[in-house]
Amino acid sequence: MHKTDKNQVNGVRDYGYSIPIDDFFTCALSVDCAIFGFDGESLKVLLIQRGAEPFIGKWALPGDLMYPDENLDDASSRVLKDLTGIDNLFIEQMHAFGRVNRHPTGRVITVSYYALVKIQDYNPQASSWADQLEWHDVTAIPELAFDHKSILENTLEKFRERMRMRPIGFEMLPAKFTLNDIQVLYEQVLDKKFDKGNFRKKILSTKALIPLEESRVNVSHRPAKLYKLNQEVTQDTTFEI
Amino acid sequence: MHKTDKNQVNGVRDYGYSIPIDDFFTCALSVDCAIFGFDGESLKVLLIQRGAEPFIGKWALPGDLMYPDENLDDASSRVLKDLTGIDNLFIEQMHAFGRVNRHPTGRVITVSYYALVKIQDYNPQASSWADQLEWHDVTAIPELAFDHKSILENTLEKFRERMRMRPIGFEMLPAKFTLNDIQVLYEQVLDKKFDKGNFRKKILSTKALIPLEESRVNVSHRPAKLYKLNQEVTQDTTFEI
DNA sequence: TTTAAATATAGTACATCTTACTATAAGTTG
DNA sequence: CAACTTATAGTAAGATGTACTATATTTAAA
Repeated sequence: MHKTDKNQVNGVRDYGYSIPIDDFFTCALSVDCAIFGFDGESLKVLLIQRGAEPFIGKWALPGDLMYPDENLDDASSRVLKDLTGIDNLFIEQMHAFGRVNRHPTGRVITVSYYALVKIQDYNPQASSWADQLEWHDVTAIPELAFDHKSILENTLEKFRERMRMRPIGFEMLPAKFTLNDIQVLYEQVLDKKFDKGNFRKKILSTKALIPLEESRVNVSHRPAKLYKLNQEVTQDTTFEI
Repeated sequence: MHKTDKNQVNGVRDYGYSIPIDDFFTCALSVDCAIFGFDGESLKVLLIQRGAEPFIGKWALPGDLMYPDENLDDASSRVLKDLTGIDNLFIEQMHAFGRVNRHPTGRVITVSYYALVKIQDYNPQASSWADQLEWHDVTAIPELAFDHKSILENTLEKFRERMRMRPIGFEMLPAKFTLNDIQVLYEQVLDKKFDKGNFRKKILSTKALIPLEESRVNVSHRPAKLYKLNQEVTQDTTFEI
């Protein structure tokens, strides 16, 4: 801790710092994204394999330094666009991580985001990262570079809470889906079994879904009705599973 | 946006930026704290009046620049300690704000926190800010410096959500309180009336409270029983109002 | 063509929780 | 001690959640 006159410590007061003001403007900001997707089986997160030091060869959350003239939120959108080829992904900021030595090459504070993608829309060829990208099951995450393991754990925990409280899960499903698709998604994300009839009643009671006149095809049993998301549903619509 | 070779854009890949790496290490970080307290009447937030440019004379959230060798979370603890004289306040990080021009004197990314204090424990003399500090009713916030108005609104909204879902409200009450004290607190924070009997049943069913053998004194009617917080209750205990 | 198998969908009875309210208890003040 | 005020207990009706049964609709096999 700095030895400073108490009356001069606080920057918003008078900027009378006892160390030069320029010394404060020496940080870099980065964004790191936990990109979640659902393949019908389990919750996946998109990881990159680092091609340079530090932590060369290690898996990591995709991210980048924020440009000096770039808004923080724009940096996360840019990373996602570069990575997936998709604009306007669903994205939310999660947490800022700023331990002094979290980055070996300098003082880098990182802000984590999570994004939800429809895996089948995701186009790895669109990005120059294609050969270094891989979907990993969230229940089997390898060692990660930097403090990305704890960032991912933190993000995953908060994301699960969000899934219970907001109608966001549909962002990971195709435009048309069955009630069972949703149930499997929720069971996988929340690691919890639901009664089929009751889950169906609950999800329909939210009015978040609109039934279509179509059914699933090419299944060797009674096909399920397809639904789409009610476009009036926003992230702020009350919802609870 | 920067014109760079796409293959070289992404920092976590190879740090092959087309602009010098040093240009990235030019940001400062600040923390801004929304300090909430409850005086028995309404929810209050502690604001400072700025004594220097920019925004001299304007009200603002208390905050400070993070030191180059200081953990982000330690910066917020320091600000709170300097301001209130209290260590170990209840505190949670909320959101990072990083629009390019949010600070007139440089690139400053700020991370907001909210803290909860027991107003009667708060000792303004302990801080060198005493004469510039004031509790403001959250329903009557003046114009604020920088983007602090939107930071405060964002924080307040999330804080209300937290209040409903976690047993944190007690942090703003004295060690001994009545069921009615809690009810008034919740009614003020959530801007919502509760039925007395039902609220009492609900709050007692959470097992968060331990009844004491004491009652409130110096009231001109039947005195209410005092309760204290069950020390086994943590921020992660399930809870819902 | 019928039957079996698989899954979708509908319905139902019971338990639990919520809501709105009434009744009674325990203090103070005049 | 009577009137007043607030605390606390209780309760009945409604709403919601839970566990389960019954029926429908499709494909595939007999």
